[in-house]
Amino acid sequence: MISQTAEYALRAIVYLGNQAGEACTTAQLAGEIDAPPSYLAKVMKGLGRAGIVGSRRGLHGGFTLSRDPNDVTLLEVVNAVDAFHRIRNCPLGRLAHQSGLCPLHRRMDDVMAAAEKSLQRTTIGELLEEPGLLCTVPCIAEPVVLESEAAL
Amino acid sequence: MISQTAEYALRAIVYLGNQAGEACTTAQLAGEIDAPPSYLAKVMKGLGRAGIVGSRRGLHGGFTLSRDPNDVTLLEVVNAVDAFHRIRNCPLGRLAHQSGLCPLHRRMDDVMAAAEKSLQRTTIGELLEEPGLLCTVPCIAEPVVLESEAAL
DNA sequence: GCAATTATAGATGTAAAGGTCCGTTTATCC
DNA sequence: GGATAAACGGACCTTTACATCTATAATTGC
Repeated sequence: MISQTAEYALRAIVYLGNQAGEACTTAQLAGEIDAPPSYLAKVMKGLGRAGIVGSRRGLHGGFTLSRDPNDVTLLEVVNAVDAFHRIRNCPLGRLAHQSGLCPLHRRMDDVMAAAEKSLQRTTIGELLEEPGLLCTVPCIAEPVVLESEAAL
Repeated sequence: MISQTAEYALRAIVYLGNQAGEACTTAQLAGEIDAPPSYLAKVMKGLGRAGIVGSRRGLHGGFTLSRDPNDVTLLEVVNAVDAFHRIRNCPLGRLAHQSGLCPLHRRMDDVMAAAEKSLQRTTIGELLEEPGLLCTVPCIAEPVVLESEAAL
Protein backbone atom coordinates (compact mmCIF):
# COMPACT_ATOMS: atom_id res chain seq x y z
CA MET A 1 0.00 0.00 0.00
CA ILE A 2 2.70 2.44 0.98
CA SER A 3 5.69 1.54 -1.14
CA GLN A 4 9.23 2.31 -0.14
CA THR A 5 9.15 5.02 -2.78
CA ALA A 6 6.12 6.65 -1.15
CA GLU A 7 7.87 6.47 2.22
CA TYR A 8 10.83 8.41 0.86
CA ALA A 9 8.53 10.94 -0.74
CA LEU A 10 6.62 11.54 2.49
CA ARG A 11 9.78 11.89 4.54
CA ALA A 12 11.20 14.34 2.05
CA ILE A 13 8.07 16.48 2.00
CA VAL A 14 7.81 16.52 5.78
CA TYR A 15 11.45 17.55 5.99
CA LEU A 16 11.05 20.29 3.40
CA GLY A 17 7.91 21.51 5.14
CA ASN A 18 10.00 22.12 8.21
CA GLN A 19 12.64 24.08 6.34
CA ALA A 20 10.56 27.20 5.84
CA GLY A 21 11.41 27.84 2.22
CA GLU A 22 15.11 27.05 2.47
CA ALA A 23 16.23 25.14 -0.64
CA CYS A 24 17.63 21.72 0.09
CA THR A 25 19.77 19.62 -2.24
CA THR A 26 19.10 15.99 -2.98
CA ALA A 27 22.30 14.97 -1.22
CA GLN A 28 21.38 16.90 1.93
CA LEU A 29 17.85 15.58 1.90
CA ALA A 30 19.02 12.03 1.37
CA GLY A 31 21.25 12.29 4.41
CA GLU A 32 18.52 13.72 6.59
CA ILE A 33 15.77 11.31 5.68
CA ASP A 34 18.02 8.30 5.22
CA ALA A 35 17.26 7.53 1.59
CA PRO A 36 19.62 6.45 -1.20
CA PRO A 37 20.68 9.75 -2.84
CA SER A 38 20.50 8.68 -6.45
CA TYR A 39 17.13 7.05 -5.98
CA LEU A 40 15.79 10.00 -4.07
CA ALA A 41 16.66 12.14 -7.08
CA LYS A 42 14.14 10.13 -9.08
CA VAL A 43 11.51 10.40 -6.40
CA MET A 44 11.95 14.18 -6.23
CA LYS A 45 11.47 14.40 -9.96
CA GLY A 46 8.05 12.83 -9.49
CA LEU A 47 7.15 15.29 -6.75
CA GLY A 48 8.27 18.10 -9.02
CA ARG A 49 6.09 16.94 -11.88
CA ALA A 50 3.15 16.77 -9.51
CA GLY A 51 3.76 20.38 -8.54
CA ILE A 52 4.37 19.60 -4.91
CA VAL A 53 7.97 20.74 -4.88
CA GLY A 54 9.83 23.31 -6.93
CA SER A 55 13.47 23.05 -7.91
CA ARG A 56 16.36 25.31 -8.78
CA ARG A 57 19.53 24.18 -10.47
CA GLY A 58 23.05 25.37 -9.90
CA LEU A 59 24.84 26.62 -6.82
CA HIS A 60 22.52 27.17 -3.85
CA GLY A 61 19.84 25.37 -5.77
CA GLY A 62 17.75 22.47 -4.54
CA PHE A 63 14.18 21.68 -3.71
CA THR A 64 11.53 23.62 -1.82
CA LEU A 65 7.90 22.93 -1.01
CA SER A 66 5.98 24.85 -3.61
CA ARG A 67 2.68 24.88 -1.75
CA ASP A 68 1.28 25.60 1.68
CA PRO A 69 1.90 22.50 3.83
CA ASN A 70 -1.64 22.79 5.16
CA ASP A 71 -2.80 22.30 1.65
CA VAL A 72 -0.84 19.17 0.79
CA THR A 73 -2.38 15.87 1.85
CA LEU A 74 -0.50 12.66 2.47
CA LEU A 75 -2.55 11.08 -0.29
CA GLU A 76 -1.34 13.64 -2.82
CA VAL A 77 2.26 12.87 -1.99
CA VAL A 78 1.69 9.14 -2.25
CA ASN A 79 -0.19 9.48 -5.52
CA ALA A 80 2.53 11.68 -6.97
CA VAL A 81 5.05 8.88 -6.91
CA ASP A 82 3.09 5.68 -6.79
CA ALA A 83 -0.63 5.80 -7.45
CA PHE A 84 -2.93 4.38 -4.84
CA HIS A 85 -4.99 1.49 -6.24
CA ARG A 86 -8.63 0.98 -5.50
CA ILE A 87 -10.62 -2.03 -6.67
CA ARG A 88 -13.01 -0.58 -9.18
CA ASN A 89 -14.00 -3.60 -11.25
CA CYS A 90 -14.20 -7.29 -10.52
CA PRO A 91 -10.59 -8.54 -10.69
CA LEU A 92 -11.86 -11.71 -12.35
CA GLY A 93 -13.68 -9.73 -14.98
CA ARG A 94 -17.05 -11.30 -14.17
CA LEU A 95 -19.82 -9.79 -16.21
CA ALA A 96 -22.21 -10.24 -13.31
CA HIS A 97 -20.09 -7.89 -11.24
CA GLN A 98 -19.65 -5.01 -13.60
CA SER A 99 -21.74 -2.89 -11.32
CA GLY A 100 -21.05 -3.82 -7.73
CA LEU A 101 -18.23 -6.01 -6.50
CA CYS A 102 -18.67 -9.43 -4.92
CA PRO A 103 -18.64 -9.61 -1.10
CA LEU A 104 -14.92 -10.38 -0.97
CA HIS A 105 -13.80 -7.56 -3.21
CA ARG A 106 -16.35 -5.21 -1.69
CA ARG A 107 -14.57 -5.71 1.66
CA MET A 108 -11.16 -5.40 0.14
CA ASP A 109 -12.04 -2.14 -1.52
CA ASP A 110 -13.66 -0.89 1.67
CA VAL A 111 -10.32 -1.36 3.36
CA MET A 112 -8.59 0.50 0.55
CA ALA A 113 -11.18 3.26 0.61
CA ALA A 114 -10.74 3.77 4.33
CA ALA A 115 -6.98 3.95 3.94
CA GLU A 116 -7.29 6.37 1.07
CA LYS A 117 -9.66 8.63 2.96
CA SER A 118 -7.44 8.54 5.99
CA LEU A 119 -4.43 9.63 3.94
CA GLN A 120 -6.51 12.36 2.36
CA ARG A 121 -7.68 13.71 5.68
CA THR A 122 -4.19 14.42 6.95
CA THR A 123 -2.07 17.28 5.65
CA ILE A 124 1.66 17.81 5.93
CA GLY A 125 0.91 20.95 7.91
CA GLU A 126 -0.90 18.97 10.59
CA LEU A 127 2.10 16.72 11.06
CA LEU A 128 4.41 19.69 11.43
CA GLU A 129 2.22 21.20 14.13
CA GLU A 130 2.06 18.07 16.23
CA PRO A 131 4.14 18.04 19.39
CA GLY A 132 6.26 14.94 18.79
CA LEU A 133 9.61 15.22 17.05
CA LEU A 134 9.51 14.42 13.39
CA CYS A 135 11.81 11.55 12.74
CA THR A 136 13.12 13.44 9.76
CA VAL A 137 14.34 16.00 12.25
CA PRO A 138 16.76 14.12 14.46
CA CYS A 139 17.66 16.14 17.54
CA ILE A 140 19.16 13.93 20.20
CA ALA A 141 18.65 11.11 17.78
CA GLU A 142 21.22 8.43 17.11
CA PRO A 143 20.75 5.28 15.06
CA VAL A 144 19.20 2.56 17.15
CA VAL A 145 21.25 -0.49 18.04
CA LEU A 146 18.86 -3.41 17.95
CA GLU A 147 18.90 -5.84 20.85
CA SER A 148 19.72 -8.65 18.49
CA GLU A 149 22.83 -6.79 17.35
CA ALA A 150 23.78 -5.54 20.78
CA ALA A 151 23.80 -9.11 22.05
CA LEU A 152 26.64 -10.06 19.72
CA MET B 1 -0.96 -4.19 1.21
CA ILE B 2 -2.86 -7.03 -0.40
CA SER B 3 -0.40 -8.71 -2.71
CA GLN B 4 -1.42 -10.70 -5.73
CA THR B 5 -0.50 -13.79 -3.75
CA ALA B 6 -2.90 -12.83 -0.96
CA GLU B 7 -5.62 -12.21 -3.56
CA TYR B 8 -5.23 -15.73 -4.90
CA ALA B 9 -5.28 -17.14 -1.38
CA LEU B 10 -8.48 -15.31 -0.47
CA ARG B 11 -10.23 -16.33 -3.67
CA ALA B 12 -9.23 -19.94 -3.12
CA ILE B 13 -10.46 -19.99 0.46
CA VAL B 14 -13.75 -18.35 -0.44
CA TYR B 15 -14.24 -20.88 -3.20
CA LEU B 16 -13.41 -23.82 -0.95
CA GLY B 17 -15.71 -22.43 1.72
CA ASN B 18 -18.53 -22.70 -0.76
CA GLN B 19 -17.76 -26.32 -1.66
CA ALA B 20 -19.05 -27.83 1.56
CA GLY B 21 -16.19 -30.20 2.20
CA GLU B 22 -15.78 -31.38 -1.38
CA ALA B 23 -12.09 -31.77 -2.18
CA CYS B 24 -10.89 -29.59 -5.02
CA THR B 25 -7.70 -30.06 -7.02
CA THR B 26 -5.27 -27.27 -7.72
CA ALA B 27 -6.06 -27.40 -11.42
CA GLN B 28 -9.81 -27.09 -10.80
CA LEU B 29 -9.33 -24.30 -8.28
CA ALA B 30 -7.00 -22.42 -10.59
CA GLY B 31 -9.62 -22.50 -13.32
CA GLU B 32 -12.38 -21.31 -11.05
CA ILE B 33 -10.54 -18.47 -9.40
CA ASP B 34 -8.51 -17.51 -12.43
CA ALA B 35 -5.04 -18.02 -10.99
CA PRO B 36 -1.94 -19.55 -12.61
CA PRO B 37 -2.14 -23.26 -11.67
CA SER B 38 1.50 -23.84 -10.87
CA TYR B 39 1.72 -20.72 -8.78
CA LEU B 40 -1.50 -21.49 -6.99
CA ALA B 41 0.06 -24.80 -5.96
CA LYS B 42 2.62 -22.85 -3.99
CA VAL B 43 0.05 -20.59 -2.44
CA MET B 44 -2.00 -23.60 -1.33
CA LYS B 45 1.06 -25.05 0.30
CA GLY B 46 1.27 -21.94 2.44
CA LEU B 47 -2.38 -22.22 3.41
CA GLY B 48 -1.78 -25.85 4.28
CA ARG B 49 1.14 -25.05 6.55
CA ALA B 50 -0.99 -22.43 8.29
CA GLY B 51 -3.62 -25.09 8.97
CA ILE B 52 -6.32 -23.30 7.02
CA VAL B 53 -6.70 -25.99 4.40
CA GLY B 54 -6.13 -29.72 4.47
CA SER B 55 -4.93 -31.74 1.53
CA ARG B 56 -5.13 -35.28 0.24
CA ARG B 57 -2.89 -36.67 -2.49
CA GLY B 58 -3.76 -39.14 -5.18
CA LEU B 59 -6.93 -39.81 -7.08
CA HIS B 60 -9.93 -37.85 -5.75
CA GLY B 61 -7.55 -35.87 -3.63
CA GLY B 62 -7.27 -32.13 -3.41
CA PHE B 63 -7.81 -29.36 -0.91
CA THR B 64 -10.57 -28.72 1.58
CA LEU B 65 -11.15 -26.03 4.18
CA SER B 66 -10.00 -27.59 7.40
CA ARG B 67 -11.81 -25.17 9.70
CA ASP B 68 -15.22 -23.61 10.15
CA PRO B 69 -15.47 -20.71 7.69
CA ASN B 70 -16.97 -18.59 10.45
CA ASP B 71 -13.76 -19.06 12.32
CA VAL B 72 -11.33 -18.02 9.60
CA THR B 73 -10.67 -14.31 9.26
CA LEU B 74 -9.47 -12.57 6.12
CA LEU B 75 -6.42 -11.47 8.07
CA GLU B 76 -5.46 -15.05 8.84
CA VAL B 77 -5.57 -15.95 5.18
CA VAL B 78 -3.50 -12.93 4.22
CA ASN B 79 -0.97 -13.58 6.96
CA ALA B 80 -0.65 -17.21 5.96
CA VAL B 81 0.85 -16.34 2.62
CA ASP B 82 2.25 -12.85 2.95
CA ALA B 83 2.50 -11.34 6.40
CA PHE B 84 0.82 -8.02 7.02
CA HIS B 85 3.36 -5.37 8.04
CA ARG B 86 2.73 -2.84 10.75
CA ILE B 87 5.14 -0.03 11.60
CA ARG B 88 6.43 -0.96 15.03
CA ASN B 89 9.65 1.00 15.28
CA CYS B 90 10.87 4.21 13.72
CA PRO B 91 11.87 3.26 10.17
CA LEU B 92 14.82 5.62 10.45
CA GLY B 93 15.98 3.96 13.62
CA ARG B 94 15.87 7.17 15.66
CA LEU B 95 16.69 6.57 19.27
CA ALA B 96 14.29 9.33 20.27
CA HIS B 97 11.43 7.35 18.78
CA GLN B 98 12.03 3.94 20.26
CA SER B 99 8.84 4.33 22.25
CA GLY B 100 6.27 6.15 20.20
CA LEU B 101 6.50 6.91 16.52
CA CYS B 102 6.85 10.37 15.01
CA PRO B 103 3.66 12.07 13.76
CA LEU B 104 4.17 10.83 10.19
CA HIS B 105 4.74 7.20 11.04
CA ARG B 106 2.09 7.32 13.74
CA ARG B 107 -0.44 8.18 11.01
CA MET B 108 0.93 5.61 8.64
CA ASP B 109 0.67 2.89 11.23
CA ASP B 110 -2.80 4.05 12.17
CA VAL B 111 -3.81 3.43 8.58
CA MET B 112 -2.24 -0.01 8.70
CA ALA B 113 -3.84 -0.78 12.04
CA ALA B 114 -7.27 0.13 10.75
CA ALA B 115 -6.78 -2.06 7.70
CA GLU B 116 -5.54 -4.93 9.83
CA LYS B 117 -8.44 -4.67 12.21
CA SER B 118 -10.87 -4.50 9.35
CA LEU B 119 -9.47 -7.67 7.83
CA GLN B 120 -9.60 -9.35 11.20
CA ARG B 121 -13.23 -8.43 11.77
CA THR B 122 -14.46 -10.20 8.68
CA THR B 123 -14.65 -13.99 8.42
CA ILE B 124 -14.91 -16.15 5.34
CA GLY B 125 -18.25 -17.34 6.66
CA GLU B 126 -19.69 -13.84 6.60
CA LEU B 127 -18.76 -13.46 2.96
CA LEU B 128 -20.44 -16.74 2.08
CA GLU B 129 -23.65 -15.67 3.76
CA GLU B 130 -23.89 -12.35 1.98
CA PRO B 131 -26.48 -12.09 -0.77
CA GLY B 132 -24.25 -11.05 -3.69
CA LEU B 133 -22.71 -13.66 -5.94
CA LEU B 134 -19.15 -14.50 -5.08
CA CYS B 135 -17.00 -13.75 -8.03
CA THR B 136 -15.31 -17.07 -7.46
CA VAL B 137 -18.67 -18.62 -8.23
CA PRO B 138 -19.46 -17.52 -11.75
CA CYS B 139 -23.07 -18.20 -12.67
CA ILE B 140 -24.11 -16.20 -15.70
CA ALA B 141 -20.62 -14.82 -15.65
CA GLU B 142 -18.55 -14.34 -18.77
CA PRO B 143 -15.24 -12.49 -19.04
CA VAL B 144 -15.86 -8.79 -19.41
CA VAL B 145 -15.05 -7.08 -22.67
CA LEU B 146 -13.78 -3.67 -21.74
CA GLU B 147 -15.17 -0.69 -23.64
CA SER B 148 -11.69 0.18 -24.76
CA GLU B 149 -11.34 -3.27 -26.32
CA ALA B 150 -14.86 -3.40 -27.70
CA ALA B 151 -14.23 -0.19 -29.57
CA LEU B 152 -11.52 -1.80 -31.69
C1' DG C 1 1.95 -54.74 -8.20
C1' DC C 2 0.96 -51.34 -11.89
C1' DA C 3 -0.93 -47.30 -13.87
C1' DA C 4 -3.11 -43.11 -13.12
C1' DT C 5 -3.80 -39.00 -10.27
C1' DT C 6 -2.71 -35.78 -7.15
C1' DA C 7 0.01 -32.86 -3.66
C1' DT C 8 4.94 -31.63 -2.48
C1' DA C 9 9.55 -29.89 -3.10
C1' DG C 10 12.70 -27.29 -5.18
C1' DA C 11 15.21 -25.40 -9.28
C1' DT C 12 14.62 -22.16 -12.65
C1' DG C 13 12.76 -18.22 -15.41
C1' DT C 14 10.43 -13.41 -15.86
C1' DA C 15 8.78 -8.90 -14.71
C1' DA C 16 8.53 -5.04 -11.78
C1' DA C 17 10.27 -2.31 -7.97
C1' DG C 18 14.14 -0.45 -6.05
C1' DG C 19 18.61 1.49 -6.74
C1' DT C 20 23.13 3.16 -9.23
C1' DC C 21 25.69 5.68 -12.67
C1' DC C 22 26.97 9.01 -15.97
C1' DG C 23 26.55 12.54 -19.27
C1' DT C 24 23.88 16.98 -20.04
C1' DT C 25 21.83 21.27 -18.81
C1' DT C 26 21.13 25.26 -15.91
C1' DA C 27 22.64 28.40 -12.57
C1' DT C 28 26.10 30.77 -9.52
C1' DC C 29 30.53 32.67 -8.27
C1' DC C 30 34.85 34.48 -9.33
C1' DG D 1 34.29 33.00 -19.76
C1' DG D 2 35.85 29.23 -16.72
C1' DA D 3 35.02 26.52 -12.62
C1' DT D 4 31.81 24.62 -9.68
C1' DA D 5 27.37 23.08 -7.99
C1' DA D 6 23.26 21.63 -8.57
C1' DA D 7 18.87 19.33 -11.08
C1' DC D 8 17.67 16.51 -15.16
C1' DG D 9 17.41 12.49 -18.28
C1' DG D 10 18.11 8.09 -19.33
C1' DA D 11 20.80 3.73 -19.47
C1' DC D 12 21.95 0.23 -16.58
C1' DC D 13 22.19 -3.05 -12.51
C1' DT D 14 20.01 -5.70 -8.37
C1' DT D 15 16.55 -7.63 -5.64
C1' DT D 16 12.17 -9.35 -4.88
C1' DA D 17 7.56 -10.84 -6.18
C1' DC D 18 5.36 -13.54 -9.42
C1' DA D 19 5.25 -17.57 -12.19
C1' DT D 20 6.80 -22.00 -14.57
C1' DC D 21 8.75 -26.51 -14.84
C1' DT D 22 10.35 -31.02 -13.43
C1' DA D 23 11.01 -34.69 -10.39
C1' DT D 24 9.26 -37.12 -6.30
C1' DA D 25 6.06 -39.04 -2.98
C1' DA D 26 1.46 -40.41 -1.60
C1' DT D 27 -3.02 -42.30 -2.74
C1' DT D 28 -6.49 -44.74 -5.46
C1' DG D 29 -8.48 -48.18 -8.68
C1' DC D 30 -7.65 -52.10 -11.09
